Amino acid sequence: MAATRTYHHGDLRRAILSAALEVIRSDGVAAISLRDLARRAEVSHAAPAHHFGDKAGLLTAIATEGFDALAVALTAVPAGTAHRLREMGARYVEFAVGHPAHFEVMFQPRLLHGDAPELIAAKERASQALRSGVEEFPAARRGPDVRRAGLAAWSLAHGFAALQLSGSLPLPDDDPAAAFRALFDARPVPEAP
Amino acid sequence: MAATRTYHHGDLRRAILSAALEVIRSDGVAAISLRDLARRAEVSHAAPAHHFGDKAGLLTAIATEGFDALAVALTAVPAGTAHRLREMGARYVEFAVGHPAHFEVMFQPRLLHGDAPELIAAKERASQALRSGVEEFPAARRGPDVRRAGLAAWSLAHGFAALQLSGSLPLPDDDPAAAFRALFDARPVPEAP
DNA sequence: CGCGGAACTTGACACTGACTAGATTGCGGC
DNA sequence: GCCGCAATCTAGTCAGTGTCAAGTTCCGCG
Repeated sequence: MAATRTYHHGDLRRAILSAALEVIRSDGVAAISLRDLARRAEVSHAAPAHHFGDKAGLLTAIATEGFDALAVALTAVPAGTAHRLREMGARYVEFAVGHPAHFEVMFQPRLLHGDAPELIAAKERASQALRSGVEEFPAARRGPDVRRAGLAAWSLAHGFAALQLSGSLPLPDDDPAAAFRALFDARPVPEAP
Repeated sequence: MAATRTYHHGDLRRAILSAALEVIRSDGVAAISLRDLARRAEVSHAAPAHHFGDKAGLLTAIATEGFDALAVALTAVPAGTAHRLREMGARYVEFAVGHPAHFEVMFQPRLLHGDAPELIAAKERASQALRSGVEEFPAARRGPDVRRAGLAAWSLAHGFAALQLSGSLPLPDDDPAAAFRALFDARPVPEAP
């Protein structure tokens, strides 16, 4: 279907998004060009702008998709799971490695329309899912220490994912989630006497 | 001095680098334009290319500077310091927050000339400095656990710095190094019964 | 049927990175 | 002193890009 060339594309928005994700995955967000994406979808050079407003709008849509998928992945860790924080970190890393293009765009806010309502909402959903990893603890045990531990887990997961994706680590891991769990369990090294 | 307009700029290379760092700090690396930098330095539009080859060359020079400065900062933590890994992480975070433009470029290798010898050398110096935080332990105590702890410390520092710089944290910290030390000391949260 | 608006095209403009050829300068060697 | 020469910078050009305005085609709904 849709093999016949019609004036209307059918699902140009999705086609542009998919092409964009592919380009970002292989060459980075800096290699994105609206005109190139238009060529890949075999439409005119200005067609993409019709769906996303401008380049930042396209990236905003990608980031929104990303935050939503991340929120889903994090929420999938049931409350009461043993090592819940660790497990959420593992999902975080898994998401980053599985959706590198989304991840790359999500944390470069200067490329986005920061005031877009869908983006803000999706970000809030992901943020809420993250917080739930900490806030399930009984109120009596919450406090600066617990919040710090949550931030530490987030930083650990985010840093590990970012280093992995930027190719800074010697050898890329084939099971990043498992590697993260090991990392999470590693206690600070005892000092030499 | 050098107020008189001469054909030769004097130190155009440094002037371009400084202007570039300023632009990146305020608007991100995507906002960099060689022609804009040339205008800021009041030279012709093709002058920057003479010093750096191309845009990637300019960013490579910045990344090289960054890795060198990071290596210096890390090496400044003397061997035998108590909580050495933690302290190196604190310096890492301090560097990132103090040199956000360098940091932003250093970990986007697709923007750089990855095969530039100066870059590789600087990266190696920084990497060596990082490793020294782990390798000072007696051989008997080294092993997968110690290496993992080193990677965990690096990930923690990198992640915290990246989240901080991307504005993902609720409120920016005025003493990120101290915040990192607290993070480092936070043990994984004990699971609810 | 026809008509209003959404989806797309066409054309234009200013801007960018990169390349080339040429002008100017300062510096080392004599 | 000055002369050649390489380094530095200028000027012009080209293809490619984002964005805007105006036109064209087509779908769905009354």
